[in-house]
Amino acid sequence: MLSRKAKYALKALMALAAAPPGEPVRIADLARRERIPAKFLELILLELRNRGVLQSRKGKGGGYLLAKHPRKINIGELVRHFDGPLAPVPCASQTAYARCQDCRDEAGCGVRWIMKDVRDATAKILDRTTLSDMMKHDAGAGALT
Amino acid sequence: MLSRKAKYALKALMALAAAPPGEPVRIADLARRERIPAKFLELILLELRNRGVLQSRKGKGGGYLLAKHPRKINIGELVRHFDGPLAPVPCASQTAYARCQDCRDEAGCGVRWIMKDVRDATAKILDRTTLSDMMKHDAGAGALT
DNA sequence: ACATAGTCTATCGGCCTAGTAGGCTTTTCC
DNA sequence: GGAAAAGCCTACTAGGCCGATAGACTATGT
Repeated sequence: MLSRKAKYALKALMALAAAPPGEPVRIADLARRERIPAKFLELILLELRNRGVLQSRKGKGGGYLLAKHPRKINIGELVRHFDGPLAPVPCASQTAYARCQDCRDEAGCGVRWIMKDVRDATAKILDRTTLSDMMKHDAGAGALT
Repeated sequence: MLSRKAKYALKALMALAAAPPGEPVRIADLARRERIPAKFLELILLELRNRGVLQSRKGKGGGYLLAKHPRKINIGELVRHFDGPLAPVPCASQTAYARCQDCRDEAGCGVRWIMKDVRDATAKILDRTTLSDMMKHDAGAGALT
């Protein structure tokens, strides 16, 4: 399940990418437009900024801007940041492998086998999709320009 | 993330499928072999029985048995039963669709678009895999016979 | 009758998610 | 220089769910 935080982040990023380039967008405006609790969104944008995805400007006329081109912003990376590894089971994760403590023979584990398939399929999709790709299928982001 | 409950269920089912046919396996034995808390496993097996996946026999010499052939036991169905819909977002679910309350234009939602892809890929894998398939990749289930 | 083994309901602690509060810092503009 | 605007940051909390446990009840075989 995608957390609300991750979902809000994706929506906010699309809105930011659709905004006139170079012009910061205020948290309050973004929150209203995307129907996200403002204070919660604040936290999310802060995380994105500390990750290097966003830039910010303080004071009057300030707000948030993308720090990279939408084509350079990867969805898989974002989802992992907010929701952790994609794999349904830690022993099937590529980026955050962890042994199952109750598992004897990991190499011969049927559950791991199928969950590795699921993780690979998910990763294939999310790691190959960028913010730019996602916007092409979003009416809100397109309509904003 | 796959819940422990679902994982335990899959492991228990593999063990049951690998046991001599017609001979019930006791909860306690299954729990010991698969390293699952016995009382917790009890709950899981009960659910599987009420779902029609398992059969049970009470009293001495009792225990659990598969109610169907492993080839007729579908992994997707099991995962959904324990962990709910496969889709990362309710509006992308096929079997348990639910509208997002904060979403205006669902058809033109970028998040939904990509998550539908993820859901389809996951469903394709899990719905086409049976207990029998999974066992082929499990050393424990094979070694038990 | 007694032991065995599944059935069922209730409960609990801990953690995580979603969200809130409030004070601090930086920047702009008059 | 000071007020207002806006982001920065830490702390906190309510609620829900997950993993697990307890214990009493029921059916079955010998």
